[in-house]
Amino acid sequence: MRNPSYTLAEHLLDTLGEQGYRDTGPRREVVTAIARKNRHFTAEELRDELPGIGRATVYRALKLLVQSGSLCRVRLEDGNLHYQLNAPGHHGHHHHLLCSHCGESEDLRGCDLESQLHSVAARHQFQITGHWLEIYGQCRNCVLSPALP
Amino acid sequence: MRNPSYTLAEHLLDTLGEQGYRDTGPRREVVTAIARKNRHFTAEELRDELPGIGRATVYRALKLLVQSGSLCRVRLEDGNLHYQLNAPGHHGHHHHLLCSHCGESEDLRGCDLESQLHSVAARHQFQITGHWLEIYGQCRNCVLSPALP
DNA sequence: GGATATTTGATACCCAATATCACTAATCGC
DNA sequence: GCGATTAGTGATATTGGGTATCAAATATCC
Repeated sequence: MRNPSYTLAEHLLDTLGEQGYRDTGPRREVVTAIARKNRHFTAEELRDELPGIGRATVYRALKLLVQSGSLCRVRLEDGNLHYQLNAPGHHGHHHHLLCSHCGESEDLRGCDLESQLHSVAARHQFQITGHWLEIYGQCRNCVLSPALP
Repeated sequence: MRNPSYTLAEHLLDTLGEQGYRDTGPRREVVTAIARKNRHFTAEELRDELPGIGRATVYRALKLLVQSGSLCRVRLEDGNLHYQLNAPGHHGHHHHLLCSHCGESEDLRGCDLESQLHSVAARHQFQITGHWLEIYGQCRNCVLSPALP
C-alpha cells in the first residue's frame, strides 16, 4: 500500500517477465489484485474481484505465479485450496502456520522438520522426494484476543 | 485374501454396525470392494468396479468408513484425493509414506513429529489445533528394484 | 406381519478447474 | 514504424468429484 515507487505487483510482473511471460493488460490486473492480498485467498474470491477478466486468465495467472514461486498453494482444513503470497525473495520451500480464526498465515522456515522427516523415513528405508505439510491453529493475536472481529 | 473365516469386509461392516449403520446389500458390496484394496484408490476407481451401485451409495460408504476411522483420505502430490485402508485396530492419528512408484502406503506411527511440531509452533506463539502431512517418495521395494511393473 | 426408520439410486445440481479455439495483443526483426 | 510471429485472451463447453433431492425399496423393531 501507500504506493511505493516499486510495487509488489511490478515485482511479480518482472519475475514473470524474466521467465518470458508478457506483461499484458489482463494479466497485470490479476497480478495487481493478488498483490493487494494480505492473507490467503481462493481463486473464486479473486475472480469475483475481477469480473471483467476471463476465468481462464485468472487461473492461468495463478498457475504462473505458483510456478514462479511467488505464490503458494495452501490447503485448509476443510480441504479447500487457497493461495498465499510469498514475501519477495522468500521463495524457498517452507510451511505455513494457518490461523483458522483470522486467516493469517505465518511462514515456517529454517526449522528442522525436514531433517526430522528424513531420519524417520530412513528408518523405514523410504526415500523421500517430497512432502506436504499444513499446520492449523490459532495465531498469537487470536489466542490473546479471541473476540477481535 | 485366502478367505479367512472373519474377513476384513465383515470387520468393517461390524464396525459400522456398532455405530448403528445397517448391513445392506449395496453397502456390503462397496465395503467388500474396499476391503480388497491393498493400496490407496480413488472414489472413481471404486465406482468403476461397482457399476451396479449408485454413485451416491459409493460416496456415502466412503464417508462412513472415513468417519469410523477405518479409511484415511490421503492427498497425492498431484492434488488428487485417494483413500487408504487402515489396518484393523490402527485407527489413531498417523501419517503415510506414499510411494509414488508402486502406490504402496506405509503408516508412520509413534514418531515424534507431533511434539516437534508443537515446539516449533510454540516458538511462534502459535497454538496448533491440527495439521496435515503427506510424505511422498519411493518405498524400499521400489528403490531396490526400480524396474518392477 | 406390519410399523418405523434407514438406505438406495436416478436425477439434477454444484463447483472448481481445464480444454478448445477463434480472436487479439505484445514482441521481434528489420 | 510495420508486418510477421508468437503469446495471451476469453466465451464456451467439458470434465470430474462430489452433494441434494426424494420416491421407492429394504432392514429392523415390536
